[in-house]
Amino acid sequence: MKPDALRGHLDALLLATLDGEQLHGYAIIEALQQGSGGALDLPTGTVYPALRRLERAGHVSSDWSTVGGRKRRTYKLTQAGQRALNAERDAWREFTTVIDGVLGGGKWAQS
Amino acid sequence: MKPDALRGHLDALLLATLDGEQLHGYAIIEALQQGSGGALDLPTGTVYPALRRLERAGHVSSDWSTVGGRKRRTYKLTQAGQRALNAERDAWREFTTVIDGVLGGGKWAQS
DNA sequence: CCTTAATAAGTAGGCGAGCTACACATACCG
DNA sequence: CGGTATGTGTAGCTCGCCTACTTATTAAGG
Repeated sequence: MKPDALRGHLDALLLATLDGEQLHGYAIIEALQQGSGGALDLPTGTVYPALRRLERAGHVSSDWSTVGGRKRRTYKLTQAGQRALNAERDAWREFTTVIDGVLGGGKWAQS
Repeated sequence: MKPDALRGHLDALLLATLDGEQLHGYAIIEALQQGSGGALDLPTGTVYPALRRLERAGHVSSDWSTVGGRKRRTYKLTQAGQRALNAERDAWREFTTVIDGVLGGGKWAQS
């Protein structure tokens, strides 16, 4: 999958990954890898800044913990984040509907 | 719809619009507007450079004509463009499958 | 003991697709 | 003659994501 296709959908992916369970950054990357069947392999340089951006935006909150001597910053959705996720899901649905309409478009559509 | 969501899908839209009919740039923009119910309103600064890029890549070819005193550059798909369109449609399908999987993901999936 | 790999978090800098804001030209309508 | 619609095009910027790197701890292998 070409990497720039993600543009504008990264927030949705991160919020969705945190929906229902709190994870730290590294685990989020692994969850996305597994949840996508290996198609999504986001570099840390993409995920960590995105998480901090989401935190600044108030969509997630984080807490530090130490597990096995290693420090983890665990993220969870805020209420605003939950709302943002719903909005992202709606936007995604609208987006795919529009593109599907054009890509499937008119001509040979009835069948 | 946020504009950067288009990233990486513009070529697919343009190729799909030219699938089965040849159009000039301005008409492509209008066709996309109507075909998307107004959701897509691409500026000329996006479409014209993209068309030239597609032509350089050999995916479309163009011919000048004059209609009512105005010059038009009419584009049509090449065979390579048709193949590229098929590839784009496949890539789109894969892309949506992956994102849908994450966004719909696991937890509450088995309704 | 030392090296390597895995886990974990982070930043600096760059790239590049698409957008903004123009410029240019003709036709048509009032 | 001025404004709007049609039609094509470019220069330059923005900003989200990626590349490449740094730091640190633990566990395993030799």
